Amino acid sequence: MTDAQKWVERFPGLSRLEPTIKQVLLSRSAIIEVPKGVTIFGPGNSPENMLFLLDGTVRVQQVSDTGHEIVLYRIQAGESCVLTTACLLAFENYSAEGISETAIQAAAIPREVFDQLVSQSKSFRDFVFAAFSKRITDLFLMIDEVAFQRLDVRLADKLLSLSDGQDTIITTHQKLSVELGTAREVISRQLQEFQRRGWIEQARGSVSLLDRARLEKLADHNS
Amino acid sequence: MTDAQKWVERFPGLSRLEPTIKQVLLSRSAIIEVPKGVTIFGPGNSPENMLFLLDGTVRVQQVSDTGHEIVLYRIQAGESCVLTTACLLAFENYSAEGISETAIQAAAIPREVFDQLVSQSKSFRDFVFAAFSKRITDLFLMIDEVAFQRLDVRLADKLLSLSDGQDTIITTHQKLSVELGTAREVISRQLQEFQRRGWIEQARGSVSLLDRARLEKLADHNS
DNA sequence: AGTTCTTGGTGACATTGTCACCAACCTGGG
DNA sequence: CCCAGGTTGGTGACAATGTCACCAAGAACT
Repeated sequence: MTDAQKWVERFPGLSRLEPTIKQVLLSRSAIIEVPKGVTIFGPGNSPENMLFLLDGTVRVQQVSDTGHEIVLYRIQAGESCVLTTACLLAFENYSAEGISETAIQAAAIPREVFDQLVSQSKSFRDFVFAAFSKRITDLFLMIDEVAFQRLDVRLADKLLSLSDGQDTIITTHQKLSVELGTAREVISRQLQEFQRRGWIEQARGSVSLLDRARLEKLADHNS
Repeated sequence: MTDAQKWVERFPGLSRLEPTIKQVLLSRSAIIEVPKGVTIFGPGNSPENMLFLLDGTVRVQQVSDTGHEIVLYRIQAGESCVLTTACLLAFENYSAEGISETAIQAAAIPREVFDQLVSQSKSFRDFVFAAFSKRITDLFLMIDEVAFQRLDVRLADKLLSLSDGQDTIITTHQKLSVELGTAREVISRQLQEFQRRGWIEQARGSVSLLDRARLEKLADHNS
């Protein structure tokens, strides 16, 4: 068995499953690979399978009927798409879409296998309900931030989380505005202010963090 | 068997369950009544049971650490609290709370019975996952509205949905501001503008809708 | 009548969103 | 090489919304 085929062990919530359940997951799943930038699910494109993300990142975002876009959340390696997939199956006419932000590797399991596992395994049920619960509470937090948090605080926070250890973020003002659900001009002004304070440095298509401590202080202070 | 004890038939998603499953729901549930204005679940108060709301309304809202409040959604008769309850059990430190907006009547089932039903009945699974999915897609819509919709549109929409057929809404500017996650002053100004246009009439503690058609046009136009 | 709380009004100002427009840069084709 | 068109970012004016401080009228209670 290859490394990818032992994928169940890589999921914190799945590694404690009963051995027979793990065996079902492994034997009835297919490892798939998707290149960067592909719309994995979206309007008019609901997948047949539920995905468990082994490597890479999926960005879930939404386009408003006013033309505005906003990033809702990301699915990282070790997480599953069950909730988003389930939502798609339940409501075809929703407006969210999932895009591979990097090349990704995932384990795909058919819906009926998913249903069978939910029925047979208490551990698997707990895993699924925990995923749903985490998603809903995260959405509560996001509503709170969008409604009440100042934009400079949200931008500092987003820069830090996008940097992921690196000091330079490859992105554009436009993409940052979609992250926060605001307008490009607003991002440009805020970044100018951060640059004026010496916290960041800008180049075309990238932002470099010069003073993480100050950014963290701003991001944490009122959060 | 009293009327309240046949409650399963009143749930669109439950009435199609297998008879044996219905029997478990009926026999293992307790009918409870809660007066208006009680915090049913909230920080430091996660209930032991999952509730199926037979009569009344539960308002779910959130208090930000900045002191701001916003109404997230309502649970109406015929809906269940499973998702919110599940969230509470999973994450004790969340900030949302559920308050009885009217006197309510509900069927309470213990967690282990819920788990047993999810395991045994495909129909019940479908009901539960549909409830989760509906909630998540509704939250997506709410994020879109909070982030991108103009306040006059949101207020017109909220007035219409709160009116519920009546022409006079008993509420205060303060309560309306919590509904939309904004400030009281903003509500006061918008209501003044609506009044100036002759769409509504205000009194202390109430708002009367004079021109539903215009309000609907504003609410629908960009939604 | 007097006190206190609730409800709503107001003006000044800060923050954020929108619009129109421009300049610099990049890319691909002739 | 030069040019055309797309991308990226900057700017100013203005509109919409949020914040703050304060006030006034009504309601509730003694």
